Amino acid sequence: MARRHRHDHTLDDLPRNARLVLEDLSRAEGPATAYEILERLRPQGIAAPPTVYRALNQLMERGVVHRLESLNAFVACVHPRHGEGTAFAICHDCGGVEEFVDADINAALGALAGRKGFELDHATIELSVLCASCRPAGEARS
Amino acid sequence: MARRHRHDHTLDDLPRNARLVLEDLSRAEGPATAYEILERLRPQGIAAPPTVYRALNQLMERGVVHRLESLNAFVACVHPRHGEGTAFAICHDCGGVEEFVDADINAALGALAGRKGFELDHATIELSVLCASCRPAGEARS
DNA sequence: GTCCGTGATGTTATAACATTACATACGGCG
DNA sequence: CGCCGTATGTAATGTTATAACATCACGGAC
Repeated sequence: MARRHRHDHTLDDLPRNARLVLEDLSRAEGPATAYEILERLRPQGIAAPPTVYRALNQLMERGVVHRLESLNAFVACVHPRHGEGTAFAICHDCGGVEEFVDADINAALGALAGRKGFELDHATIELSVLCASCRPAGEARS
Repeated sequence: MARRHRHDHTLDDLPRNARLVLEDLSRAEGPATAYEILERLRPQGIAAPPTVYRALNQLMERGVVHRLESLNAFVACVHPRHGEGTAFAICHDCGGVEEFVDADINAALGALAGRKGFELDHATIELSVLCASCRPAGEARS
């Protein structure tokens, strides 16, 4: 296990700034905006927005960070690496984010694209929810 | 047909600014940012961002305008009014947007929410695609 | 008519998010 | 060494969105 496999870019052959940002996001346990990351990493020498955005772009290319469009924020990806079809449930009460991959949703999207003649590049799926722990106890099931 | 039905708020009992913005978006035949709308409506007396954002919010509450999170832009809604589950395909070549409602996707989302114990508030579904007319002729079907 | 509540509007300023443009540093390799 | 590609630093700017406050127009209660 000591040697790296050839195209094994899953981990920390990352540039310094990308690594700092990923570590910060991982510690965060939730979404963070670029400017929040910037403030937290000032002690580490990160001083300006482009530094953070560049790091985030590198991380997103590797699929280890995702952008939440509806929040203008970013999260570390928990799953090892699944091609496409990542979706997010965002609790509008506690702000928590749960990442998931749902075969049914992906199948429906694929079928839809085929039907319409679209070549699907990327799907943004973000659910605004009230999560189980934020729901008033004993509330109806929908 | 002269008299309005009681809760028939589908149309132009809208405030002036909201009506102006909706007309502009409808003419536009595509997404527009708030600032684009602002520039186009300056001749009509719209002078500042909050005016546009307020109008957009009123229109979104009525469901006649949608926000595209991945574009930070807005589109007029073509369908009369369907509860939730609206999704968008956005061509990254021509910028065109197609709005649609897909029963399978909505079913999958509902099932997912139930399984996880989430109360689903709103789903953001935006597909980045290459639309049929922008695809190189004779390209493979996926 | 006067008062008051409410929703819409107007305006200034600012917050929050993101990128452009350009300069510098550093490692690999001819 | 000299070149190149990637990463980095930094200032300025561009873009998107809201806060905060003042005013206006209308409708009902009195």
